[in-house]
Amino acid sequence: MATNKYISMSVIKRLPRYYRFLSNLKDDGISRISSKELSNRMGLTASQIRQDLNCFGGFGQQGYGYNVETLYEEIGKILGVDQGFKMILVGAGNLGRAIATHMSFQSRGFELIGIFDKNQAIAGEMIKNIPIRSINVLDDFCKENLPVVAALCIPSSESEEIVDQLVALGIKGFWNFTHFDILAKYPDVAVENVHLSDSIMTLSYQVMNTA
Amino acid sequence: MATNKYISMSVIKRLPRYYRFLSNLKDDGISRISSKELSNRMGLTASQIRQDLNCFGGFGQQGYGYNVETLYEEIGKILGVDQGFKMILVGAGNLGRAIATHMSFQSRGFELIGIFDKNQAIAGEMIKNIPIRSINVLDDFCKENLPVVAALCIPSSESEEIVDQLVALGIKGFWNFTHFDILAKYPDVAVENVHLSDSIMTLSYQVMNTA
DNA sequence: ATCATTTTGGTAACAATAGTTACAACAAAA
DNA sequence: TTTTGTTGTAACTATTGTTACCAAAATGAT
Repeated sequence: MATNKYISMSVIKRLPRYYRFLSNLKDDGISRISSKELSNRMGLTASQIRQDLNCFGGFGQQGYGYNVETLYEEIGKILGVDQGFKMILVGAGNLGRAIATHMSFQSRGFELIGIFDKNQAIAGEMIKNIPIRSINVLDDFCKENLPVVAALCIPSSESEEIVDQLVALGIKGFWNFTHFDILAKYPDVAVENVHLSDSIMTLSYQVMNTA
Repeated sequence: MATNKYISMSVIKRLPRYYRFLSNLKDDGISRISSKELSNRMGLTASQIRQDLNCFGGFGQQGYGYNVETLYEEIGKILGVDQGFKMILVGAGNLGRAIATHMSFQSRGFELIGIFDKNQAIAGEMIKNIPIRSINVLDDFCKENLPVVAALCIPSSESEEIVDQLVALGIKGFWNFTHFDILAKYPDVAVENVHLSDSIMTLSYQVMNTA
C-alpha cells in the first residue's frame, strides 16, 4: 500500500483500459484473473500490470490472482467514476452536440448540468433534457450552480478568453476539443486535450510509414 | 540528414503540434523563428525541438533559426498532409456525423469518399455532399473505389467483425473511435485510437489529484 | 571589408523516466 | 507436506528527454 507517492501519467492513462477490460470480464462471468492471463488479453506484459496496480495497493493475492469485481471497483474509485463532478459544455456545434448526446457522463464520474453557445438562435433547444443557454448567462449560471469541469467545443479563436473566464468562475478542469493549447498559465487546473486534428495527422504518418 | 532511421512515436505525436504553432506564426506574419523562441511559446525545451526536427533533416541555420514557411511545409510533407488518402467513415450516428462535418479532412491528408451505416432508414441522407450508404454495399464500394483508411464510429460490439471485413478489403489504417482495441492481429495495419471515454476518465483522475 | 562577438543549430554525453526480467514470499492445490 | 501458481518488488535495461559544447552563420564595430 503506497498511496502517497507520485503516480506517473503513463500509468494513469492505462487505467481506463484496465477498467474496460475488467468490465468485459465481469460481463463474461469471469470472477478471477491472473496478471498473466490479463496480459495475454490486453497485449502487454504481466509485470507491467502488476507494477501498475501496485502503485495503488496490493489488490492481488499470491497463487490466486485478482478478483475481477474488486479490482474493477478499486480502479473505478481511483479514476473517480463515483465523483459526479458537475460539468458544463461550451459550444453546441456539431461536435459539442455529438459529445453531449454520445457520452455516458454519469458512468465516467461527471454530471452534465449545462450547455452554452454564443449563437442566440439555438438558445432554448434541448439536448439530453438540457436547454442550450446563451453564453451571456454563463457567469450567472456558474455562480449559482458551481460546475467544476468544462468541455470546450468552440473555435480556437474564442478559447483563450473563455478559458480565462471559466477559471475565474472556479472551473478546475477542462476537456479541451479545441486547437488552443491551455498552457501552464493555470498550474492548478487540470487539462485533458482531445486534439482530433493532431490525431488524424498522426494516422496519416503511420499509414505512410507502416510496412 | 538522417531519413532512414527509426523515429519514435513520441516524436511523431509532437509533430502536429509544431505544425499548428508554425501555422499560427505564419498567420502572424513571422517568417523566422529560433528554437529558443519557439520553445518559449510551446512550453518545452529548445533542445527537444532541435532534436525532434533533426530526426528528419537539418531544417535550420546557425545564427538564424528556422524559416517558418519552409519548416511548416517540411513538417506537412513528413505528416503527409498532401497525400489525400481515400477514407471511408463507418457509423453515421451522432459522433460519426459530427466527425464527418467537423473535420477538415483535406488539409490533414485525407479525402472522405464514403459514409456507411447499418441503419437502412437513413440511407440516402447527405452529409457534406456524400450520401450515407447501407453497410450492405460496403464490399462493392471498396472494391470499386479502393479506400485506404476507415474511421470507425460504431458500437464496440460490431467493431471486430467490421475490422476483419475492412482489412480483407485492403484498408491499411483505422481511425478508431470505438471502445474496441484493434490488437496486433494485423501487424501491417496502422491504428490511431481516440478513446473518448478513456480520456474523460483520465480527466476525472486529474481533477481529483490536482493541487 | 575584416574581424571579433553573439546567436543559434546540430550532436554527443548525460540524466531521468518507463518498462522488463528475475526472484523471494506466500497462497492454493494435490 | 510438497508442488504449483501467482503476486509484489528489486535489479536491470531500454527509451526518452536534458545539458553541454562545438561549429557555422549572422551581426556589429572598426
